[in-house]
Amino acid sequence: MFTEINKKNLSDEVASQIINRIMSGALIPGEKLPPEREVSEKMNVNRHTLREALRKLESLGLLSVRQGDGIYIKDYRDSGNLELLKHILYLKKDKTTDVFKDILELRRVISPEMAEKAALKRTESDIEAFHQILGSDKSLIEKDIAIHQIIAKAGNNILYIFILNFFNDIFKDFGQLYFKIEENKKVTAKFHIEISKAVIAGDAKSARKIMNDVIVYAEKKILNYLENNDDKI
Amino acid sequence: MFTEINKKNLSDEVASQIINRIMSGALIPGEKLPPEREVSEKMNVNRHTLREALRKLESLGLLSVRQGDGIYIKDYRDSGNLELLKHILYLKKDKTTDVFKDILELRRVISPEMAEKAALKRTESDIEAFHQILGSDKSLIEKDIAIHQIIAKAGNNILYIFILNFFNDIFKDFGQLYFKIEENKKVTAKFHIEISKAVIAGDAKSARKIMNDVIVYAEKKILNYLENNDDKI
DNA sequence: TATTGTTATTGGTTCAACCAATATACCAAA
DNA sequence: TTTGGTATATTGGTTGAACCAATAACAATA
Repeated sequence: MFTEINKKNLSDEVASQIINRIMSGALIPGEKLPPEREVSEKMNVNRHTLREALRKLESLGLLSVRQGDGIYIKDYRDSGNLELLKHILYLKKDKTTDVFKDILELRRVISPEMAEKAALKRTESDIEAFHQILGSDKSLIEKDIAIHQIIAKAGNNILYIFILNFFNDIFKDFGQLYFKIEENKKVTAKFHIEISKAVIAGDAKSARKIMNDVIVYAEKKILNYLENNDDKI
Repeated sequence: MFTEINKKNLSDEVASQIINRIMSGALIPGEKLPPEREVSEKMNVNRHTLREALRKLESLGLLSVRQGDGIYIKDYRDSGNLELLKHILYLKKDKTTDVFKDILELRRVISPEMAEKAALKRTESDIEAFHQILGSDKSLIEKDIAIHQIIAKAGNNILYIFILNFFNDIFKDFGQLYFKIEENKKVTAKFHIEISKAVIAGDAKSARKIMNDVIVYAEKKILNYLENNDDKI
């Protein structure tokens, strides 16, 4: 099928280039960058364009900018955030498998917790949301995202929602592959029914187990794919 | 004592103002903002200044900007990230307690996991790092941050490191208060010794329990402070 | 030596102009 | 009527130059 073309601003390209320099170690933490005027000239972009890139890098925790002083590289291990990880995934293809493993591991820790909390805290509107999505004619992948979102929301912890956004962002390209496999589709459809039932019933222990099982299942499939680097998930 | 002055760029102030409008519901997801030229004129700042603010808001997942089209408010529940939470904490004082509770809850889930993993994966250089920081003459609060960082690093999952950065960022102002109390200092000093020993020994079960205990202890103290809103932690 | 004032450097902001992508309205061909 | 093209207006993207404001570096002074 057709896949969206990824257009980029000049400032995003500038940002990517600098991220690469930092992640590859060409720019060392503590190091001072040349003045904006000089950097922009060397990169052959306008100073404003560079500045927009710098703002982005600042919010990724990669550098700090001080008026009258200069631009300093920060140690991303001290100040980096999850957003940065997305960029690492896109820019450093060789790290993809390692980072994916880390993300899957975190997901295995958090998702069951989310499900348990959802069963304990769900409200009438959450239950209504489950019924609505299960009865809808949306695609399996859309349903899957929706179900997880309802669970995160029902858990009533805003961090769960944001972390789920992160997972969704990371795995959105993967979903296509994963849901091509018939077995995975069956497992997922069954999961939707069971987790909904458990959360609606307020059965926290079951909700945790059901979530854990499906996460472990998917993790195994994804890891298998990553290690063999073929089209099977 | 004197407390650091929080200087802000104009563009950061512009960003804050827009974040407030979005979080307060004055700007609805899907809504289209007026053209940059118009917004900048109304806010009485230059278009470039506004644009730098927009870049920041974009990376927070609050809006999307499309050349030739316009600026659209996104639903932060679908696209917000943890960075956004920091801004919410600073800008929406009334939500502080709620968000703190959520953060503490997540920390209670993740930190013991980090400690367990650290005990399983620690290397010689991690052990060396423990000895070095324990033998140093740094302040208790500095040691505490360092110990947690060593544990996150030893766990060998880059997400642990970034999530710890997030926690540190959130609690950095709180540390001052927490470490004023004599009992908390004693508990923390004991924790440093015990967790180091467990991780170094590779005793994953103990490491998890030790971390869990201290996290639960601190959480109780902090919640107590938040609910009574006095200076005791 | 320590303090203070001066100057240079550097990021922050503004202004004005033009480029490029998108939407819109309209038209022509099938 | 529908489809595809074309012209135009709208809107974000980029550039250049100038000036403001904070900081650092240095010189002058006590």
